[in-house]
Amino acid sequence: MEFKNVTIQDIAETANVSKSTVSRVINNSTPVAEKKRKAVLAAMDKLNFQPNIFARGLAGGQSMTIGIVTQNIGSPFYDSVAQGIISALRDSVYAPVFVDGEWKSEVEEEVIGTLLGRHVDGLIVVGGSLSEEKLVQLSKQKPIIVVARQLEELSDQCVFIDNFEAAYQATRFLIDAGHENIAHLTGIRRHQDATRRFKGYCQALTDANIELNPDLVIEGNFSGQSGVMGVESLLMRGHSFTAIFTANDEMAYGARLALYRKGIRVPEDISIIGFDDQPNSAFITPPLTTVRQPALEMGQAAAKALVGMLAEGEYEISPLKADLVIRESVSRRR
Amino acid sequence: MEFKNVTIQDIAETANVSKSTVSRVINNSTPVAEKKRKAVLAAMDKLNFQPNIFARGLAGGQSMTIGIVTQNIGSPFYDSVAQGIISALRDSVYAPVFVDGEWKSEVEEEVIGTLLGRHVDGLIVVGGSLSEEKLVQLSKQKPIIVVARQLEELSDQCVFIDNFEAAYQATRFLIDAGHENIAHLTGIRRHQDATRRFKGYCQALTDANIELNPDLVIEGNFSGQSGVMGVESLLMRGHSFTAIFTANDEMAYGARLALYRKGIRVPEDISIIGFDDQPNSAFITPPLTTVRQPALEMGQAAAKALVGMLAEGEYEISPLKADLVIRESVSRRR
DNA sequence: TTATACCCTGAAAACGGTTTCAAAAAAACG
DNA sequence: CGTTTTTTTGAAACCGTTTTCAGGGTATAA
Repeated sequence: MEFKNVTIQDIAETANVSKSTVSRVINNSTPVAEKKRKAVLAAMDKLNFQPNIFARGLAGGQSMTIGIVTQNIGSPFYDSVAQGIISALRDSVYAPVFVDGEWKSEVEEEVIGTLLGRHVDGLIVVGGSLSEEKLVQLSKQKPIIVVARQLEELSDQCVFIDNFEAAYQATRFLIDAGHENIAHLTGIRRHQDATRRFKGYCQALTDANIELNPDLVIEGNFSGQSGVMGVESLLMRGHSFTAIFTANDEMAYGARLALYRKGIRVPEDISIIGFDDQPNSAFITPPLTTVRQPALEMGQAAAKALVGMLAEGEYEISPLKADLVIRESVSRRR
Repeated sequence: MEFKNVTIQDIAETANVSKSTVSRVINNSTPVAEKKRKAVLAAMDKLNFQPNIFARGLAGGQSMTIGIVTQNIGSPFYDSVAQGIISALRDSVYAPVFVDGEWKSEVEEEVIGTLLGRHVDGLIVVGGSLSEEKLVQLSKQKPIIVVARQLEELSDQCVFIDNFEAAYQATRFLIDAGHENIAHLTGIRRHQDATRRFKGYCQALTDANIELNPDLVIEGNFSGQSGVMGVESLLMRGHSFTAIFTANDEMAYGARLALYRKGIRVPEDISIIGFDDQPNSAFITPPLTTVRQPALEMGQAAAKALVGMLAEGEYEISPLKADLVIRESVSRRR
């Protein structure tokens, strides 16, 4: 599966040129006479040359490695992003090193440190809670792409969808279906996504001349458990409502379960709409109406952008958007 | 966040010794006089020395990197394993490089090649379909741990749970609850796990003097969709059954959905038991009774074993076992 | 006291590339 | 055809470690 090491020197000898020339054709750094170039290429092919990554790195070249900072791997959304990154990187020359920031800025800073210590050529930061300031500073040191976060100063290096807009659409969908008393189970407050989704919800209500009822808004933490607790306290408070918009799908599952326990039917009695469209959402009962975030595509877009940055200095991030996927958890009211 | 590079030479000068001595204290390779040792340590601390990983690698040392071959990232089970690996590696000196084998042996071979090209110090292969033979051969080249697969010749380097036994227990649970006509939705045939689970199911039936009815066994592919299709064909075939054992949780979700669509109640009319206990399973309706695979722990065990192998040449894999988690999707019969 | 080990230590040689520098070759010019 | 300019090329230095090798000390033995 692997051979003894063929070095640049071996190539040089086989092709009857100097090491320097070989290096030049490999990197296309300096023009080389066509004849020699061919000879080198042939030799490389014949001996099955693979450059030693350490030597390259040492000599001030690239590490051919990119660092990925994820949070809380194990959450479906972030997993899909990771998968997108890995797949897009497979046919590049870069390999991904993963570290976990655990949604804690200190941890995040530390793991970024180890990445930097490994001389990664670039960074992809997925979510996280590191301050914008630090991220900006970091971006001056290394090429960086930020996924699932929207930074003022670095907006052209961010891959994200418009959470405000998406939440607005979701809420709007409920309103259009005749719902007026719409509860919202939020995500963790300090997550940017959560607050944006909350704002979208508020705005949709306002635009429809529905007054926001604070009692119908419950703070959760993106977990299934917080979904069941959210519904339980909603029910306890006694305000009537006919629909729930949750900040992610897992909370929607929890909400659905809590309702099930009380014998409340979905969607006949209460409608639910989630956010993310994780794979399971099509298979729960009833299949969940939700907002699809193109997680895989976001990962791919990020990876491609970074590779572009690294290779050419040019890159482009194709705009991605969330869209509503309508299944069976929302009923028309009246 | 990062400084100019402090080299071993700087340390040497500060501590008034030679580079060689510094290297020796770093690696503990040769005894060094206590006084000098202290001086070096102090200097390293003062200058905040971080060894250059490329130089180390080049000089024939370690790359301090371990390669992880996963399959089909995005499946909850494999994601959790990956998470376990990452977390266990965080407080080691190694960083993980991930590649995806896509459950195709050619792809797997290729990506292992790139890992080898990067001189990883060790390998963790999670699942996959590479032949046992190749894996064994690989294990002679590099330290390797295999997760979620059971290899004859390498059994002491494998982290896995007893799928046969676990499936036996699950089926047994159904039998004990009074079920006799028990259907099984299998996973992909060529996956070792799938066939072991199938065999466990068969054995439990046999031991209970229940004849295996081939019409109640349907081949699926681990996806939710195959779960719904499985139940649909089961229903079409017309043989009555009162319980279903699916090869994983996602198929259980699918099965449950198909039943829901037909107006068949779970668990009153038909019971379901899954396999994996992915996080969502506690929140579907009804909460799913299933076999819990300690995925996270498996990842951690693998990482720790590999680190042990690398560091000391010694390692130990603590035995992990699956266990039944009883929730609400199985009813007592009669 | 001198010879014999043994333990520490520094100098120097790898490791396999990239890059600088100056020389050689080729091309352009007068 | 000689001179100048430009393009190609090889030699050598360098990147930051580890490791080999041999020399210097010190302690032990004779």
